[in-house]
Amino acid sequence: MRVGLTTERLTRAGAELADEVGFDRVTVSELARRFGVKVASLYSHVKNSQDLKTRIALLALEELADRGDAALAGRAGKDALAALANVYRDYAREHPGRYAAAQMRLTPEAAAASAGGRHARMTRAILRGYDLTEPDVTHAVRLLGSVFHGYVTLELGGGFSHSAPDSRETWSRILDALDALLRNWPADSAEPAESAEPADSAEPAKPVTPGPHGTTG
Amino acid sequence: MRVGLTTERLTRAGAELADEVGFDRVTVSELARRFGVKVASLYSHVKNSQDLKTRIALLALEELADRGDAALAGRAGKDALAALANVYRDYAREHPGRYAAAQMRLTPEAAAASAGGRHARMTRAILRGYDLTEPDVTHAVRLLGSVFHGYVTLELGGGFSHSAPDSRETWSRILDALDALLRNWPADSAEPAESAEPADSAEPAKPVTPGPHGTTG
DNA sequence: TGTAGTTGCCTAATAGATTTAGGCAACTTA
DNA sequence: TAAGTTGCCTAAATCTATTAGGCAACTACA
Repeated sequence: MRVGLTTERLTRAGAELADEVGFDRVTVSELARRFGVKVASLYSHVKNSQDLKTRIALLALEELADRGDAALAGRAGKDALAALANVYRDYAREHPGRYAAAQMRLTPEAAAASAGGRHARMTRAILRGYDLTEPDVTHAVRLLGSVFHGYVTLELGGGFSHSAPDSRETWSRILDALDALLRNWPADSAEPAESAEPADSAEPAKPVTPGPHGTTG
Repeated sequence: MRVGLTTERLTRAGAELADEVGFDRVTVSELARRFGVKVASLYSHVKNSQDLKTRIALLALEELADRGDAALAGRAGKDALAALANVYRDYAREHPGRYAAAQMRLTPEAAAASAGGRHARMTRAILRGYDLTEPDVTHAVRLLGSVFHGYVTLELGGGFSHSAPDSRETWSRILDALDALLRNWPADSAEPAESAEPADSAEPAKPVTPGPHGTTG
């Protein structure tokens, strides 16, 4: 019997599976079970387990970027900041498995083909509403990425639950704080130093985590 | 031949293995291979694979808390902030596998027995150098945890490498920014709202991620 | 409509990881 | 030195990942 497997359908089902049982428990075997086919059948559609997971990650990054674009449309300043921040938070809460997938390390090629760049561009767009110039814009992009990713991860991990004040209250206050900080970004206080970090040599091409916050554009 | 396995030695070797190949690739089999014994022999010392990983996580959390305590001794204000922040960043760079382990979800019992509480207390100690009162202290604890965890994770994932400005320059500017923000923490702008988040019922006891930033104390 | 070619899911098989049960030899203690 | 305990072993079951090769069900075209 033919159930009509395609790479597309496997990826979507894999994403749903991730949301249900956790991204790390997404397995080719379980997916086959869900489709009522034998495990080997999936290998005509995905190269291997890694390939499947990569596809789920790319799907999640696209979905997230689409939501971000929609949320940013017509907004600026703190409004835009909060809108994008909430996209990440809401997506992670609705789709924890997909969100985890989006944090996966990808090969540089896969990362380049991903929506990672869109995410960096969205954050930069927000910062146009604030009075920053390079390199402070990049510093701020990295700060926002860190806060969004860090907060969402910790909240999802259950670290903020069952204790006052409410997690969503904190989230709102953090957005206030970030807005205030960006409107009043402190000037560089350091005296110029001669930089000398050893440039890492050309090694076997390490995997990277492109997004949503892993690239600064 | 007896090689002298103990739970202690397995945990330490597991931590080293994690730093070498990544926490997710820590396996009972590989550990047995390294000790030159058969796999089944390890099961007298650790309950199972999960147990081994939990022990590695607890070890990492303790080590991290010890470093934090040492770094905070005799420091206050921004000095203390930077010192603790650098503990996390440096530890993650020196021991990526252990740091990943420290983010593992634990059962509520394991989390309670972990050094998670020490981490929360350290961050609160830093905030005594700033003029905050509850609930703003807790909001700030969560913000700091998010930034530390988020930045370190993204940096470790390779997201900030190979692009100007230098990642460590950004780190320094972020610490400046956090210090400025804490010295000038914005007041609550929201009008009082009637809260109504559905209290989650008593379910099978979900795992949590206690630390280093998952608990606000 | 019959037939050729392609595609999709199958069986079969190998290899590694996890985990349990039960055995024997090497340590410890008296 | 005998008795008891402990530590590592063999053996076996189960699960996941992956490859090779087969046959039946689709598609397309005469």
